[in-house]
Amino acid sequence: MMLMSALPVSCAQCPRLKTAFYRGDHQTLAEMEALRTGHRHYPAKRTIYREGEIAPEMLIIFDGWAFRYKLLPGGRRQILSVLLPGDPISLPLLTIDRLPFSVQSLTSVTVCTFGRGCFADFVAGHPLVARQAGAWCFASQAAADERLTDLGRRSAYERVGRLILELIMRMEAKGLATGSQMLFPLGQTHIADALGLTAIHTGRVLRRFRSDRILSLHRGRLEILNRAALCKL
Amino acid sequence: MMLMSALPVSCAQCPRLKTAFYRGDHQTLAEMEALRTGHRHYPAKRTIYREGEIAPEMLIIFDGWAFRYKLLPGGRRQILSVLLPGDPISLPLLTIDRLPFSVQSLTSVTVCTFGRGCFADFVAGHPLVARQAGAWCFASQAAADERLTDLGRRSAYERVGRLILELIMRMEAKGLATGSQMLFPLGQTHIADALGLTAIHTGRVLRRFRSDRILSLHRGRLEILNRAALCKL
DNA sequence: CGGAGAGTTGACTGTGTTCAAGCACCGTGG
DNA sequence: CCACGGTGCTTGAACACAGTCAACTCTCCG
Repeated sequence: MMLMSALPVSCAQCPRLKTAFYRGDHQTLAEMEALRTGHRHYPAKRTIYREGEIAPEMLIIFDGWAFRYKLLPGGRRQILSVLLPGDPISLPLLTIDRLPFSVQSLTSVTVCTFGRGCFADFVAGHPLVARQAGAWCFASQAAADERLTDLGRRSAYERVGRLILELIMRMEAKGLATGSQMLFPLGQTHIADALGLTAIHTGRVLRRFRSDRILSLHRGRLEILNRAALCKL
Repeated sequence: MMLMSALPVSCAQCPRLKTAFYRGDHQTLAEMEALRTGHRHYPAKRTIYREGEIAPEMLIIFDGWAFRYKLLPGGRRQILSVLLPGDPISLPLLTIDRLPFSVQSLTSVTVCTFGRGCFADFVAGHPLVARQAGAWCFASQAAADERLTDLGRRSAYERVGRLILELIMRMEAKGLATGSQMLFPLGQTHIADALGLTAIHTGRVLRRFRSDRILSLHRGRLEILNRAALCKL
């Protein structure tokens, strides 16, 4: 992972931004940079945003892994999505001022912060940016539909395989993973809470993946042994 | 339900549009009407759109109930969301030309059709429309997050209750339901496919709701017996 | 060395599934 | 008016996938 010392980087040259939220020209990115109010650093396992709080800033992940989640009575937790470098945390803040979910860091995380009001003006004033914000929104809705289909109609084995494959592919698309090994900071508890399973059962499923010689996940390291078999799920 | 003979209605006076997609001024609505290429009528239980086909038109539901769904190998089906009058079927068509899901009518349905390209231009040219399209997109993402939480971390009883309550409230917000009784065209099979259950088990859950004197669903008619208890789920 | 957190194991339980048969309702046609 | 067939809902018994609980291990880290 990139070290914090690498910041500040100008948005126009930001290697993250281009992989997710906006892939446009340098001039627009330079204008965007004028809206940036700073950046912040969180250690691993810290709450970045708590559901229902007023959020004065738009956040974009510069480095590290995080996740969106909801807490329910009885200690139940549902992880809604995993956030990777380049992902905006809170586009809905363009139209509302409180988010219906919480956000927590998985690794140590660096976020870039933007003023909420002027960010909204920026998006409204640049049709191309607005279009890409729309595209991002639709893509994440399509991802939510896939996850919904996983929870509703696929087995635990399929769910775990597909979640891991999705994350590998997203990391590769950003140029943050290449070989058959990568850092994978989701623990069994996180995978379970993302897929509607228990941590114990997730452990059994992972063991089966290992004995099937498809993948091995151990202490934050993921190794793909048979990618073709994984893609077939 | 409004009869087909009520069409054509000008968008500026459309009682549906204001309840969901766009709540703006008359002039903008009049411009929108110029983009409308017509309307179409489907009987109940017909496929309106099949996943992966090229979609040359944007559709907005004028009257009737429909749903978005995905089909999986082995005859499995996941219903992604229920579409009510006023809901746009396919906003993602603003940025892509094929949808990753299918759409089917539940009752007889009337849809208004708009040219895809000029609709995109219309949205891009009207910041307020773009903003409301964004708001709609974020709202449906929040709804998807809720449903995900249902499937992942709530019991069958809670899921069924919350789905029914959500639909009642959406209908009321549109002024299409008022009393303690309403038409409810989702069958047990549909509820099951929306919530990741089997139709048989859904039947047992509905029976329990009836014996708990909370609600009764029978032959397309829904009656709410104890709304407070339903809201508590 | 000791403690905390994450992961593992095994036995048991339970929610929800599966399969097959039967029933009720409803539109159709004689 | 009634027989017919289809669809959707109901019932019951057996089963399975995944959950629960409690004890144990491992590794990291102070």
